[in-house]
Amino acid sequence: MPRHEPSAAHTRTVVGRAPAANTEDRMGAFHARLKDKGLKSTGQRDDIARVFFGIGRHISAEELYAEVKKINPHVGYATIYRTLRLLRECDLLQERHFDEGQARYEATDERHHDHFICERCGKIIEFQNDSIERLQEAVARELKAELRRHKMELYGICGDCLARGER
Amino acid sequence: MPRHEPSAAHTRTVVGRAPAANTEDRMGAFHARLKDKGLKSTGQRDDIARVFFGIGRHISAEELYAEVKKINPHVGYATIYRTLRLLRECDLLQERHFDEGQARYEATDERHHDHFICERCGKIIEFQNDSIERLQEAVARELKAELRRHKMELYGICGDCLARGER
DNA sequence: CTAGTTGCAAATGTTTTGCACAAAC
DNA sequence: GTTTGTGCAAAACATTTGCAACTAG
Repeated sequence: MPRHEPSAAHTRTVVGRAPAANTEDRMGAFHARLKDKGLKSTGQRDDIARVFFGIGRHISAEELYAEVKKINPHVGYATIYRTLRLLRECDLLQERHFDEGQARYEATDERHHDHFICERCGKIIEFQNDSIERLQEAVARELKAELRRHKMELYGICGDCLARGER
Repeated sequence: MPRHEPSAAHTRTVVGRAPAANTEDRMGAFHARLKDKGLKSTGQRDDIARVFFGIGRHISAEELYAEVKKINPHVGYATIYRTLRLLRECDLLQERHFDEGQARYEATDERHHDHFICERCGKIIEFQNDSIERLQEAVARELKAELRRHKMELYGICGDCLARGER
């Protein structure tokens, strides 16, 4: 559930996440995109995609592999990676590289957002701040450059960890 | 040479780079930090650090290895990586992970800055925008979180490539 | 039937490490 | 003379790929 917080002049930060399209809607979109591309729907692809859409956010390939194994022990790592790439090519997922060795994946959201990553508990909080987005465009204009995309990640200690008082 | 560009209300973007501390100053700092830590100065460390400080910015380990080989063909890859880590531990370099497989390294600058990366020519432009920094702090406050560091990279087509008109 | 898909194992690319030898302090 | 550093080759790690067998359309 998104929630608005009052904030400093000209700033509005939205924290949280709109109710996501449900898993079956996304599965339908996946099947449609596959058909468009002349590719096949298979049991493995369905299992992987359904687990991915159902499980939520910021999952790693390793975690996804473990989850998929529970319902279909036969799938291999290669198929996980190939299906993740396919979902990306269908614009149904986004790949993120936070400060770890491995990539994390999230279902594409209608809304663009950036991330706050807690360095203590690892929690990833999504937020949206239009003022920052506008300033990024302004920077690009000053460079006479064309801005296509950006990456912004804030790292620190989340409110819960601070409240828990563990230093 | 830093240069100021006029910009939209409340925004000031600084592009470019202050005259860097010179190589010998940085070498002196390196030797001092090594002594503090009870570590040794060696020919290899000096060769690697001097090449790194002299060569400028955003170099990869591979490029640094090639450059160092020119003046000291005997050094190994492992020593490059070990010296890069050491320089990081001495706060004399920063490691960056842009959208490539390999890390890039830059000498620590007195000024914090972020990067614009041209997706066509690969050029990396540094900039500084205090308004964005303030808004990042504001986001953290709204999350009741403590902001420790951030990563912001803008990707697009740089002014030179646009002017060159290649689409 | 046939193009597309899978699992496995092997390859990849970057970075790290174990270890015997060498060099600083 | 210890302690720390080095080079090499091998390991680690996340991800990709070749290939023969398989399966959806």
